[in-house]
Amino acid sequence: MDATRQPDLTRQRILEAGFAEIHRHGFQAASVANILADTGLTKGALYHHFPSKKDLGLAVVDEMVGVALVERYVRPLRDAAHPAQALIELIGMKQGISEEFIRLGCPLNNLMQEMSPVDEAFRDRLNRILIQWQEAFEEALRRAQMAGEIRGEVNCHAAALFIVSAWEGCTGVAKNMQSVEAFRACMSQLQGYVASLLKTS
Amino acid sequence: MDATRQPDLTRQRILEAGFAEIHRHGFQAASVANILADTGLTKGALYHHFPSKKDLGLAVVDEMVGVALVERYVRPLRDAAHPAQALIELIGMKQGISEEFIRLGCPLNNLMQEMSPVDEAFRDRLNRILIQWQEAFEEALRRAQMAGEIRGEVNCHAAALFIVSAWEGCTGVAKNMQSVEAFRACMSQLQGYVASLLKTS
DNA sequence: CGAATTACATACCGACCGGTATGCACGCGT
DNA sequence: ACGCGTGCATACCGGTCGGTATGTAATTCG
Repeated sequence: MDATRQPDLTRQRILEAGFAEIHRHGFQAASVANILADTGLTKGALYHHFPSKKDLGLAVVDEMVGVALVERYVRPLRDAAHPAQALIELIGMKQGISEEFIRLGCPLNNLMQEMSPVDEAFRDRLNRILIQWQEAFEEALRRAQMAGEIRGEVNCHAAALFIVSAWEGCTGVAKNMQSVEAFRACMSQLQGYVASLLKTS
Repeated sequence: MDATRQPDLTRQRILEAGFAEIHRHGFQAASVANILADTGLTKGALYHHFPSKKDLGLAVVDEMVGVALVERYVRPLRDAAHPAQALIELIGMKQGISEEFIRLGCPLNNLMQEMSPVDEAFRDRLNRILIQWQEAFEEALRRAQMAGEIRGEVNCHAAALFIVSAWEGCTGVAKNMQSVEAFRACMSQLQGYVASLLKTS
């Protein structure tokens, strides 16, 4: 019952504490000592499961950030019967935009801004996640276009890229302003953009 | 002629080298030693002109980032005879988007994402610059609205906030993708958004 | 049941980091 | 011309960083 020796659970705890620390301070400023303090573990444990701080960071990107994005955005859109409506609702969703999340910003965006010019491995992994996100939007737009809901001349690829960019921009600006209200106003404008792609029936 | 003892020029050199170092590595990862190596100066010089690394960073924000933004965006829009057209042209400008700038990203955006949750003084200064930028857009939109070029029901404040956000989002995503082409495509979509605010005469 | 491997804990290391105390030469005011 | 403050250079400090070498239980496997 005392649950001694559960290596994969230990690894998961390190990943979660690592994600929180990186979310708070960024990767470079993230302290291995803080992560260990949060988990109650020691360096031996961490460097047994991960060869280096960088490898831990990359694992956090793949197994925490990437997985969360797929669950929250990619899958719901893929399973949506009415993709255009689902996309607009997703942009306007009010769940999961706590003050804390506004303060700390989008983990994906934070890491992209910090690590892209600094480390190619990070850039590559983050870019894969970003493209996954963009493709989820693009697919939704294309399906809506097929269904005749979106105007035929709309460039779904470019529009999806813009939605992702504007989304990250909104979270970034809201983070600086520390204002959930600004975030809502900004995302509302993004909703308007998507609506402008629809056919004016 | 050897120009010994020019304190304000020395200060300016420190500011410029500090800006470059911060632009490359972010503020927290910026190394004072690197700045000194770039300028050929020593710690005595830097800490004579600036009480701390943080004060240097804040000075860089105010005197480099802030000033550049006013010169490039605020002033041109204020002096424009046709603000709506000027805004659209500004978004589509092709000057000053070198590969290097795409790789390193927008200095304002970089610092906002990194420092906003970490340091209130940084957040405050950066926010002032951001609001200055937003207000320049808002003023241009409002003038265009007065002139009858933009539809009356457009919320110029929210639209300006969105343009700033989307702009930063585009630079951020382009930075991660390391693609000037993606940046152009993204900004082109932003142009489309602004155009959608115009009256369809 | 013994041996080998896994899963950690402990102690320690060199490399930077920002910051400071001190020294000194130039230039300006009087 | 002389003194004093400004404008730097040099040397040094404590602290934190990521990383490693070693030790030692617990688990697994033959």
